[in-house]
Amino acid sequence: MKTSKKVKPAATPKPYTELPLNQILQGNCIELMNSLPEKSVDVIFADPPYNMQLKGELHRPDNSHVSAVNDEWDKFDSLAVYDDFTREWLTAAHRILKDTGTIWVIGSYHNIYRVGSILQDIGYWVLNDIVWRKTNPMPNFRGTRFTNAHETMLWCNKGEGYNKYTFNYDAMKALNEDIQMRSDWVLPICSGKERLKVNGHKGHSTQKPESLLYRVLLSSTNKGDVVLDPFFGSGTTGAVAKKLGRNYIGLEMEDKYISLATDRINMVEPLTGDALEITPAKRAQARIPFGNLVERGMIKPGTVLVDPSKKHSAKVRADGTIISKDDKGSIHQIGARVQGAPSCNGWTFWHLEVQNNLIPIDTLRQQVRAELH
Amino acid sequence: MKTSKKVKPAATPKPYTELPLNQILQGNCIELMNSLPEKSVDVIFADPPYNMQLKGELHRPDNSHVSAVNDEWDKFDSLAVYDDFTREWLTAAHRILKDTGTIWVIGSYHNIYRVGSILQDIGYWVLNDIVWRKTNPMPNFRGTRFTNAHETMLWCNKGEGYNKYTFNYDAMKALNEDIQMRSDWVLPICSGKERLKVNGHKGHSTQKPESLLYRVLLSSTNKGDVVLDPFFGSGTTGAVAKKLGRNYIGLEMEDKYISLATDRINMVEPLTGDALEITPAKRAQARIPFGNLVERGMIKPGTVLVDPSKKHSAKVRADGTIISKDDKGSIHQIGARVQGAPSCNGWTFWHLEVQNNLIPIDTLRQQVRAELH
DNA sequence: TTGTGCCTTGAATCTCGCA
DNA sequence: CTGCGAGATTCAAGGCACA
Repeated sequence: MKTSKKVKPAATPKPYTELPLNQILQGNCIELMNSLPEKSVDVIFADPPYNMQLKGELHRPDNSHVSAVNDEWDKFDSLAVYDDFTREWLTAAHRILKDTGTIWVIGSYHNIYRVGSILQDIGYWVLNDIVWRKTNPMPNFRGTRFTNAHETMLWCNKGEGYNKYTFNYDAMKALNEDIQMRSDWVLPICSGKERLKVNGHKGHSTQKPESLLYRVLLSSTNKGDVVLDPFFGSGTTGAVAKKLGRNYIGLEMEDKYISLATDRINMVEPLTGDALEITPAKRAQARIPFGNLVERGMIKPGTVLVDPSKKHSAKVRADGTIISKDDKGSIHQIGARVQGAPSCNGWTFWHLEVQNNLIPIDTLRQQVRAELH
Repeated sequence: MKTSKKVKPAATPKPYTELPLNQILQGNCIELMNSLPEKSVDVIFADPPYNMQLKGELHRPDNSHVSAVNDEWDKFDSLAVYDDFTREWLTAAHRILKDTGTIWVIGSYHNIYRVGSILQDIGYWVLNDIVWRKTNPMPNFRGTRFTNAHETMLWCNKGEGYNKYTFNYDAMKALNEDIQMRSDWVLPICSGKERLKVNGHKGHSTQKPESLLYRVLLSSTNKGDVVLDPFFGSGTTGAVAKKLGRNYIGLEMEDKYISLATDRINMVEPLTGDALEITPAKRAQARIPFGNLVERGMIKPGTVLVDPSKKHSAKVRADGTIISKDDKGSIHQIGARVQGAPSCNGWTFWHLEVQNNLIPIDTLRQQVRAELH
């Protein structure tokens, strides 16, 4: 398989006089972009290597092995090498973008600050940074940091003043129950049947979910537009473009990914007419941790909580746990223990005493929920 | 009011031989940080200016004043000046941080990519990027972009390998109802009574909510730690530090903000006693060798230990090692080997069978710990 | 057919103290 | 500074077997 990486055109690719639509071009994305006509592409979506620098092996608490992204294409000798690579492909991208065009680049904290800085250096103008909040990220198995639960996309036009870009404001609003679409998008990672497999293993180590590309393309392209993806990989961009009646151009070096993406896109049935209508995301009841009320100052650490009969009391601590006679834990745990019960809903069990009235702490939770909509 | 901006010490501040705790120092934050002792500060929280047009408040690296507001910089000059300024203050910050220290920097897409890139260039190691997801952001009135509904914080230690930083994992988990705290934080913006007013107008244009600093300080500092804020502004960092029993040092140029913050912090009532306690890390608890239980007679040599599935068993020996099918070693080593796992926590893996109930040997350890207390 | 419980898996910069 | 060994550490979904 190693050899496939070396499959490249022997020479610089011949310049294209017209756009090779709905194809995957094999080769180095910088050379390929340089061979395309200038100002010819409506939108670029790019998922470049993140340059993650993983050290050893990682195991889950149950001792199962975490399969890492250790592909050769993600390895760079230094930040400087990564920066040079980034500057080169973003410069090539700028040339082929129409003046009305925009570019999306996705990354994580490992690379997105390099990318964002270089985008601005080149002259791109950031329209938004979009946070993809994953509903089901991988946890932090060692308890050393916050769970890395999001990735970031930068959405830019060609420069300050290039203001005729496409933004389908109303479609986005409709997609979001008639409220302006925000810069944070809550979407699951790509798993289940959508995740492409080869011989029972991941077909690509970093396949993106179609829902993400769906929103990207629906927001920033029109039907018939040309979308170019310089790091085509498993071809999510192409699959969603075809589904939405957009034209795609995929650039990819490796045989195995080209064949994976080709098969995948061939299976895609384009949506037509009404089928293009959108199912709004269901809004689940937000989970409000008790600690959130403490952070927000709605309940001060040191406050005493009581049960309705005032037989039991507990004191709130700074981290949102409570303490009753040296027994510490969550509102639910302590509520259960003081009663000798197997479980307890702390939200309805514990009360605040305000001017001789007992108010269940659940009232405060409802206030917070109300703020959220 | 314009004049207040020019209030600066005439000369470079005199070096401090010890930390000026719980004070606001007036002047240029770079000069002030350079006057503080090296490796003396536990955590830095910084909310630097976002504005790339600088408004004459910033200085070139040689400290020459960047002249008037009406200079027509093109954006490249502006970015370069901003970068130089950022590099300078982040370098000064690196010097005064303890080797166990960490830094937080908050920003928006206008500046955070410059900041992140320079942090990495200096050698800081990103631990997380945290997204503050605002529950009540300002809408995008013109409908030309997505609602800009978040800001980003970078949390870094001094470099790869500086791994003894403070992260109160268990307290964060408790604050989030026993689920790992994620990298996206949902918190409201600062408004209502919390928002400081001067003559009916905002006292500071970018006052951060106390809830944000609460989570920052609770996660990455311990009681009594020193927190420095080089862009003190309205003093949110100081207010929350005082409330949580941490020491603060505020750096600020402008008279009006110093007086605003001083009054504010004077009103803060520190939390005391139990209220300040947080869930401790398991690693911080006393180490009890398994052999200790044998010595104390809590487990007799010859006792048989089993795993929860009763697939594996082992016999306790007089020296606190155990033996399973002629394989001898610690509870952890044998636990790992019988499972063919890379590692094992013997305390939770091995159980005693008492009257048909399986009791993890960890409960015995807890008894010993309780006695020590 | 539907519900339950078990198993698998995901762009991850993932330990620490002591000899 | 390195090596060794104790011992701490996971959330949401989807698939599948089985009742």
